[in-house]
Amino acid sequence: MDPSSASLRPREPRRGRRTAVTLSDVAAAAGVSPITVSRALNTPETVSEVLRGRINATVEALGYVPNRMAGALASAKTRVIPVIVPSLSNVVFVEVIEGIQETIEAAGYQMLLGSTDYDLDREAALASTLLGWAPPGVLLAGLRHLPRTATLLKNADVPVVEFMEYGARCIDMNVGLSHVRAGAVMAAHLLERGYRRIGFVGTRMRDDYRARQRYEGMRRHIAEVGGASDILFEYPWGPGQEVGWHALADVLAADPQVDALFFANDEMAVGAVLRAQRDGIAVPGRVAVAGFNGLPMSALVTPALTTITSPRKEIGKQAATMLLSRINGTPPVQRRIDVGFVLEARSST
Amino acid sequence: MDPSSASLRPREPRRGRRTAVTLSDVAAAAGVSPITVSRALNTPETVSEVLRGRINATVEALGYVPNRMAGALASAKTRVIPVIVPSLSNVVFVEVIEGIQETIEAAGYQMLLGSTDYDLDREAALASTLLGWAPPGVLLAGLRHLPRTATLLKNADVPVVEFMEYGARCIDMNVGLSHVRAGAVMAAHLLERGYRRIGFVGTRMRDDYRARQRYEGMRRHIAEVGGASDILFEYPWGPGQEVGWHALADVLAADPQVDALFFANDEMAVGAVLRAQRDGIAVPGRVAVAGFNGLPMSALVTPALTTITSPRKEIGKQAATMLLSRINGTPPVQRRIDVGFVLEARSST
DNA sequence: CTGAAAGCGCTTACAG
DNA sequence: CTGAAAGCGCTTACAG
Repeated sequence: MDPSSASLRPREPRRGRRTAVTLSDVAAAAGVSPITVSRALNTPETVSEVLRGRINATVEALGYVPNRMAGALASAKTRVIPVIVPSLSNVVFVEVIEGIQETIEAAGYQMLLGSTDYDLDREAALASTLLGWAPPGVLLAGLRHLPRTATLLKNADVPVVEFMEYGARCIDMNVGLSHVRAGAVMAAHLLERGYRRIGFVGTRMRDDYRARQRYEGMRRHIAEVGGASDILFEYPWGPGQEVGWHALADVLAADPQVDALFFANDEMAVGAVLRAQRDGIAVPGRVAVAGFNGLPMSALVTPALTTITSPRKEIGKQAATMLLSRINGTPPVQRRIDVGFVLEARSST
Repeated sequence: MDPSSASLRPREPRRGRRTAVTLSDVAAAAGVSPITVSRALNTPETVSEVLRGRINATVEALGYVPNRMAGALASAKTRVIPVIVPSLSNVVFVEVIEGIQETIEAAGYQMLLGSTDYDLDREAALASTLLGWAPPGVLLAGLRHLPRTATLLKNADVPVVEFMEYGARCIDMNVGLSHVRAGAVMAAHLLERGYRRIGFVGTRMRDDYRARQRYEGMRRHIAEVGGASDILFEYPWGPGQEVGWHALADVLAADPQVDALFFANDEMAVGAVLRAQRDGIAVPGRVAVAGFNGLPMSALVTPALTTITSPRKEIGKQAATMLLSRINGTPPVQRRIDVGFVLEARSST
């Protein structure tokens, strides 16, 4: 017996491997080389019309679906962009995401969505995993991250846009609005209308630092102007409307001096208005109510809700546009964009 | 001159390639073979404690991030599961997605989210692209797809769960509820309370066939029972509350006989209730209002809204669980699950 | 316009 | 417990 025969025995195909149609299968069936098939698919104009037709027909006939991983590995290019947000159950992030999705899909990219549930450790883990897909860029919410997340992203050497709030220090690029200023503007509005004991109602204030920034902005403004006081109410997390619904009654019982409430978002503020309606509490007579975000619903309750509108979809579009221009080698016009906000003074204050 | 010298010249590195830290770099730095590094990372128990420690330290020191594409290509395994939904701006899908995310992340998988905007052509394109990432399974909303989408998914030879509605024919596995029955149940409720001219208000009824199924269920039930009539109102798409807000007044003007309205979802129904409040239209005295989904908000308006609660997060969890069990080789207990629904009869009807 | 060779960064058997 | 060889399915230069 030839002792080398064992090593000449053909190997078993790797276990569990799916026998999908491959580029070479198409090439063989069409009577061309694999590379020509690759070109017919990726840069059709570089292949003669005859071959192109034959190849496309074969692709159809065999139901060939290119393996993106092989392609991405060989070309060192992916068209999948990770987007990291704290939460999907908050409409605000969903609208930003829609802006991102529209923009990057139009440019032929896809979105890989990750949600951190407001946990910075999860954010770090997500960033690490997602970078393993060698993305052309990264979009993530917020300017506050763990040091190792920032290091990871800087080392990755890809464009990064941090969106949602606008601030002085960012990893690479930034688009959003100043939540501190938003809080101050709302405080100014409430003071101007004569309210003197102003409460801020939020949930998860430890993690939701943007809400905390709005509170800070409000607090500082009130302190600077003088003649009025503020108070912070933190509520356990729950569906916005339910939180607002319960908070209204509890707050008025706990601190009867309160004459205005600035809620962390419109959902909560709407819940408060609905509760006031049911219990016959006069808004703004007994207590003024204000929200944040400018959701359509805020205009429909009675009384219509005073709120601050943030251009959420616009934030998403701008973030994606900045990222894409950097991916394509043309630096964006600005590295940091303040999209601003609008105070909608309505009848609830 | 040696004419062969040209071909001996070392090649340039491929253009654009990022010089990231690679598995071999770690191996060289740690003084072991690449495969040992791979094992230390993926199956730590198969590597001696000494080497494991040295390798982990080197990984840290070099900031190594494994290239998932190379890994996936070599092992023919990905841990990214595509999830295809019609829309992200509908809370309902977001809650299903949250259920999916929680479940698959706990099992070490990630979600690749695609939104079709209720367009079946986009769905087909998405399915094709996402299958190119050789996923271990696919989750998609709905039972209605283009023939080529179904073919694609069947040929891919991976487990597939269609979620949202429950029905007789599915590609592979199915979890959801019967929207036809939900419509019939609501019709029965409205008839029982004495309403005789029942309107259904929806948007995008051509694409949102689940809403259409609810209308069909309602219509047929009314026809079967007799003594009452139905009418369908279709409204241009927009934010739910705004649509309901406008619809209420328009419908009552267009068809004054209408004494009950079943809206395609709670947002619209809430909008209608808010409009009724503002304009002093008695609900349910002048017109009864019902919604669908059982959002928290439905219980907070005055009058509280009659609606049908669907277990959305549960649908996501079940869908993910079924998929995972098939991925792991253990067929799920059931291939089709009807999660049911609950009628919440409240004071708006 | 078309193709043969090399390589992307990993993992899988197989062998010690 | 550790390693040398082969291969996953593509694309990139280079050469005709």
